[in-house]
Amino acid sequence: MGTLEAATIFVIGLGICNRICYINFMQSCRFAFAVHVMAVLALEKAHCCSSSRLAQTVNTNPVVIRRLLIELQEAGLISTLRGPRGGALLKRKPGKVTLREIHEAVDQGNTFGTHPNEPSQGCPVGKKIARVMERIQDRTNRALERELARMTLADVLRELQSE
Amino acid sequence: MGTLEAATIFVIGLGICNRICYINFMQSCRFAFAVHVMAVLALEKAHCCSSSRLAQTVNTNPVVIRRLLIELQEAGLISTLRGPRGGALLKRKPGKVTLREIHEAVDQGNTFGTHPNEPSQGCPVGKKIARVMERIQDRTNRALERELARMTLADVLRELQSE
DNA sequence: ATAAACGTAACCATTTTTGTTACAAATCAA
DNA sequence: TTGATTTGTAACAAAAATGGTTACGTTTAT
Repeated sequence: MGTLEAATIFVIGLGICNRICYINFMQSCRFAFAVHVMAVLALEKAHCCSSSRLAQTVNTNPVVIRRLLIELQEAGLISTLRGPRGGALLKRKPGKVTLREIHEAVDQGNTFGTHPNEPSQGCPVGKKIARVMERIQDRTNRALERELARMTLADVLRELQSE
Repeated sequence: MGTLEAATIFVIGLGICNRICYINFMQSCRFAFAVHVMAVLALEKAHCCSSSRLAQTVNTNPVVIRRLLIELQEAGLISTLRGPRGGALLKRKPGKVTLREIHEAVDQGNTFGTHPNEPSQGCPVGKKIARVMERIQDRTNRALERELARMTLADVLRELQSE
């Protein structure tokens, strides 16, 4: 009896433990996927690259890639072709694509979340905190964008080849 | 024998979980909650503020606040007192607390997530993309921290009063 | 005509996150 | 010392977010 309980707890403990190992990787990986995809397309140059091939190198499902491709397309970074020999193509030279553009294409870009429920309007802080946080958010979002704008896809390719 | 080992692993698992679970995650409102709480404590000055009162103005549960208070405490930003008339107290003047410190206390601060599954090691991009993304991550994280370090709790109070 | 590829909807499983209840430990005051 | 108050913490509920999967219609090159 005592042994059974111990075993049960152990399983729960392991479950939590597994989550810990994943926690560091479990934010949205859309930006990482997008940079990866754009880098592959840049190396392919004029050749179309299908969602299946992209999915293989990223190690995910083709539909996940296709969803990403739609957003990169809407941002004007790539174009896609249907039919046999179809796939995705870079629209600009790698030196003309900033990581900021890739980020904006696939990620909403807020650096932190805000109050899910309206704070107490009776408290002087609660009444006005939302507007203050909004201003902080604007500043941090812009800082992130500035830094991403300083890097291009060409820099990524250079680093990929230099190691 | 097997049971003993199981119990040991369980304890380790839980210990790790409690630390990481409370310190991680990105699109959460923990930073907004923490700034809110710190602003209320700053206005209260020498008066202890209980988790219940803080929970009311933030509009959440006292336990959510207490979990936050533990991290702010570990970061050296506040101290707490148990018992009647207990609660939380700011340890420094608002002008000496940067938003970067609050952010670091409560949020791990990764600006984006990375590949959840290992990319194909057969592809020149898949093989090296992780290290490249790591460097990009470092740069964007630092950019975020720099911007947050330029704002203090005193600035937040000023904005709260100026509107 | 056929096969290959995208576009898209629907759904599942897992993870993440806040919120909630409950209770032990600490502490103050009468 | 006793009782009330508050933190600290475990456990779990509920919902949201996310990636992954299957399926199928549409487009297009050969």
